[in-house]
Amino acid sequence: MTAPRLRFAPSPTGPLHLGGARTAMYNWALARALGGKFILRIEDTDQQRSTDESLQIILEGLQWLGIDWDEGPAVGGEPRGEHGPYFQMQRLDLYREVIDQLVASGHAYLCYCTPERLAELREEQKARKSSFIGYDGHCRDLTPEERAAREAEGLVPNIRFRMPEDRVVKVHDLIRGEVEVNTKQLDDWVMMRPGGVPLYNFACVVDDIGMGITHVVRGEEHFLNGVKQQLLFEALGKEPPQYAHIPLILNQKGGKLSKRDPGVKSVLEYRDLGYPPEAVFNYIALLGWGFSADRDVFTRDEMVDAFKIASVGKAGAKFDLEKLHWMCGEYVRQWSVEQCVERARAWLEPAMPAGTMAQHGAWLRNIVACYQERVQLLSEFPDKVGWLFAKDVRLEFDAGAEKKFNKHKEHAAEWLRGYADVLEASDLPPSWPEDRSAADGAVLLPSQKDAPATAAPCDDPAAIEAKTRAFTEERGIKFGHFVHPVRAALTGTDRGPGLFDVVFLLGKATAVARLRAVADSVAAD
RNA sequence: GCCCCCUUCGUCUAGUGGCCUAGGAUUCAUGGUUCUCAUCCAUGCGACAGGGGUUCAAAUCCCCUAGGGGGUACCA
Repeated sequence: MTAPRLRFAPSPTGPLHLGGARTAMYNWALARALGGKFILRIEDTDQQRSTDESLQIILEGLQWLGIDWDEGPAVGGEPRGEHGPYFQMQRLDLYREVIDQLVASGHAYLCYCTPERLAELREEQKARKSSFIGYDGHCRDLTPEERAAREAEGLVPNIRFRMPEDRVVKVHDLIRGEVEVNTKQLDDWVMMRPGGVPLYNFACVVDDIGMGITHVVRGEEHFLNGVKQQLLFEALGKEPPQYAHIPLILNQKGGKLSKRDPGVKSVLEYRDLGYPPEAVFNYIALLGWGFSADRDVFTRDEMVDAFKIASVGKAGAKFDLEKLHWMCGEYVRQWSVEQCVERARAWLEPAMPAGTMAQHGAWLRNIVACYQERVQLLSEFPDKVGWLFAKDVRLEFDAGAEKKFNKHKEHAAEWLRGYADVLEASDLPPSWPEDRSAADGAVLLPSQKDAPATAAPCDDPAAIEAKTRAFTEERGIKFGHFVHPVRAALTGTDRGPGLFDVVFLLGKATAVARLRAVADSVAAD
């Protein structure tokens, strides 16, 4: 048995979208599952639309998702693999060779029809509601004299495949099963443009042969191309690869996924929006395939172990942004705090004064730890931690904070002032930007109730809580009421980490100042 | 127009004739934990597109209808 070889063959005419990424992934996963090779081939024969920029974006997108290739274009170093070149525009000689052979054998012929005639033909067919729309074989049986006459006119021919007429082709598709297609549906398709540049179906076959491709997984829009290609393999006396045509990803309305659909972006945009790549990978794997009856979250290795192309569904799947977001949260929570800090670094850095990350590593670790289970996208970090770095002493309240604060407004000034005094008398950590590494090094947040007492050089959250509760009891304040205006004053919002973690992270000077500032502003009303 | 494919909770899916009063995940709702939010836990709402067959028995097999998707390029 020949070694399994699969390929993803994008054309660099635009960014890598989710559908393409999923196709690449299924090829990749099947190659890995079969112990074969995964090849990346660039189909750049559409010179009008192919750009190097698109190529780079596709390469980057695949790498971001962790879809690596054994053979294909270079990333940094040398091109990989011995079946190259992996760019079709660098393989023109190979196509020429095969086309000459096919013309000689009669499987292909020269066609001198102009684009204008073809357009008219199509119009005419549509107008009379013809059941067949396509090339009419006008140049199929030109005599040498007729050909010479057209050459003399200066017409440059393209080359068409001579389709067998009225033949039922049996196709075995790994996903669809056995399908019969009558060649009446297909016309004599163009293999090569007048300039010698091949078209998709032709180049694809030549390369699949040249690269020893054994399985082809691609979108179902290629199903009929598979039939054309199968016939070409036959004409060439070669065994075609096994085909698997996967259904398309649909938008919320059930239509074809397009760039204009909300929430649908190119792979790199998801990266730039802060989606963890593992989550995107995991989520799109699920669009048309199930890992198991009771689990949706799995690693790449687990996918490779479980992946069977035959178990990919035949129906198109709708893209559901909400589930993707849930999946993102799953991954963020799965990380260790240290991993989370690493992932969040690029997002946090620009949101903080220069040097903060380097000089306050322990503090930052604690900040990230407090938000790890409250975040789905990495991009949420900067906003969430903004209150810690705010320059204003009197923070602006958001709607939730405003509402909860107003509930206790009559007592607020008194409570806040009293609490500020308590905190001032306590042994809290210093406030950023002072060095608070000793405190943060000793106390790991988020603090938990049953965590052992720390050997902190200052009050830890548990100690702060004890003092706070003592204060509210002494004053006869309901603890549940007290908490809200305090949180508002300290963070400007009504949500976030536990209040004593908040106080700990803020440190003495800032916490006290914020409490008094709000107390003053209420008193001034 | 013609050809091909598809159709289980809103969404992703499990299910290949009896294990299905259809399972899981997500979303939503409710409750619990709690200083808020989030997490976590529990509970609930929620589907076999419709109609005919075949069979002792059908989500599972067949047919029709409807709806959806794809193709029908000198794009890939």
